[in-house]
Amino acid sequence: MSATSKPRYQQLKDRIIGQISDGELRPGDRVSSENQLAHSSKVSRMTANRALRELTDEGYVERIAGRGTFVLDRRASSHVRDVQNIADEIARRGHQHSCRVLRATRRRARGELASALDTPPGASIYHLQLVHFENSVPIQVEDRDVVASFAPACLEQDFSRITPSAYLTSICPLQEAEQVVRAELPRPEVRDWLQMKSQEPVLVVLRRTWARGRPVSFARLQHPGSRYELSGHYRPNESEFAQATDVVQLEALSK
Amino acid sequence: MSATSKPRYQQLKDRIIGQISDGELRPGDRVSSENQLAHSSKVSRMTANRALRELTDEGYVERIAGRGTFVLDRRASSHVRDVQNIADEIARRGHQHSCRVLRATRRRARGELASALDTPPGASIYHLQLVHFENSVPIQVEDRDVVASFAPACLEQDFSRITPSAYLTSICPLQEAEQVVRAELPRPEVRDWLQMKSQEPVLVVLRRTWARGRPVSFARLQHPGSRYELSGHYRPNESEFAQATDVVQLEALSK
DNA sequence: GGGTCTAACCTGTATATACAAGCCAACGAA
DNA sequence: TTCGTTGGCTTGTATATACAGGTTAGACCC
Repeated sequence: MSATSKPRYQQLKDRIIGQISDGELRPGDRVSSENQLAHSSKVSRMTANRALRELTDEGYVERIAGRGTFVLDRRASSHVRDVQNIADEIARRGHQHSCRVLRATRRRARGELASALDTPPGASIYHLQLVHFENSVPIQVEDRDVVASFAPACLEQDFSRITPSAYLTSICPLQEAEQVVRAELPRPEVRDWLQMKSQEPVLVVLRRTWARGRPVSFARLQHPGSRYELSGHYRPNESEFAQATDVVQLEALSK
Repeated sequence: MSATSKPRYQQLKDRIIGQISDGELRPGDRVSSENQLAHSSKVSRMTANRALRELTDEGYVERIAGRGTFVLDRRASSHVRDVQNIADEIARRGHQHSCRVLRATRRRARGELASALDTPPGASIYHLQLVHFENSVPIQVEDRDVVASFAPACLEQDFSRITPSAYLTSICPLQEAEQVVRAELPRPEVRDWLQMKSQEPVLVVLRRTWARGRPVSFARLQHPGSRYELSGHYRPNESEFAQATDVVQLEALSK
């Protein structure tokens, strides 16, 4: 409730983050100076300074004394929901997300899948297969099984508009996640979907998510090793989960 | 005094972090109030406020309006240490750890390494290269740079008995870790050391660790993709980070 | 033209001041 | 005793002001 409204520096931060997400401010763009923000937002320069300084700490912008404040291409902060939803990650980098649905079918749980999702053999499972694009470059093949009883309307969703993980969290907040990261060589069709050179490895994330105390989804996420990495920052108290980042810039820099 | 001394809020942060590291301030203890710090450190309250606020963001302390500032319990440091030390991981699996030292030399920081370790160019850096074995099977190539001023006796250690990360934590508990996970193809010599088939990818972990508020070590850890994976488990409250596991058992199960 | 200098920006830090709101112990009235 | 008030501490935010030091464009001089 906004009985007491948010602090002004936070409002300013939110506005700038919104502009970055909307594409109004693109990576490399210059953000208004402290004095301009102070004037246009009717706050003091110190308040604008705090907003921009915190955005710097959170990895949204870079500040260069004497020149100005510039939108960064990647974001260092992280939360589980960021990891969950690749569309959010991409938006936060100021890039364009798109998606192609390869498959959306129903099948019956059996064997390892049934035990992984803790369902009786023969239970209904929705199987989704999608390719996610960042600025039209393929960045992830998502292979996901969803417990049908948890998300009955799953197959009716338009997953080119809302990602599976966003849809799942819209049903019920995820309570737990379990994941394994591996390096593998991709199967040929995956390599083609991701437009990878031969012999280039994929970074695979196997992730099982829980809601209402039961496993609801098992995902196998494959990323091209040369264009994607997982980063994380850990502090003893508040340890944070890995976050995905593309590494295109790093490759460009290393040349 | 250095040419341009550190900002006062940073000096204050450093002093408090030091007191926490030394045990002078223990978890749960109350830190002096902003007004007390301002008076005792001869700074304004706003400067003390900034120092304490940043320490909050960095997870060192917790602040409660009306009550005060309290040192947080960094109990999860054991988690970071677990991830740090491959010998512990292997022991936990009931396996035998051994290690071969390939290189232990001194070199000078420059370029990216100097900035990653936040040292002036030309500062002394120890460079270690080791292969770790689990039950005589090579499982990790460790390539580590250590800030010499943090661990002066580094090169005298017998790293076949104590791993570099165990040695570093024995000097001072690690407070922070930052890591990136990638899938790559190994260089030929790494492939040989790890006894990998050709075309098999490596799972690479780049990890920078912090102690006493400064980066002290940068490690590049390479693991055979077919024998190693990173697993993690996340719960909303008590989030825990990745743990390494070998995947021999998993492979056996999948047959 | 080519080099230099300066003025006008920018960020970064530091301070004094102000007010709001949370917390708690001490005090006093019922 | 018990309840409520109050005063003094705390953090949290917001502002105006000041100065230091980086950057750049354009004026200026040779």
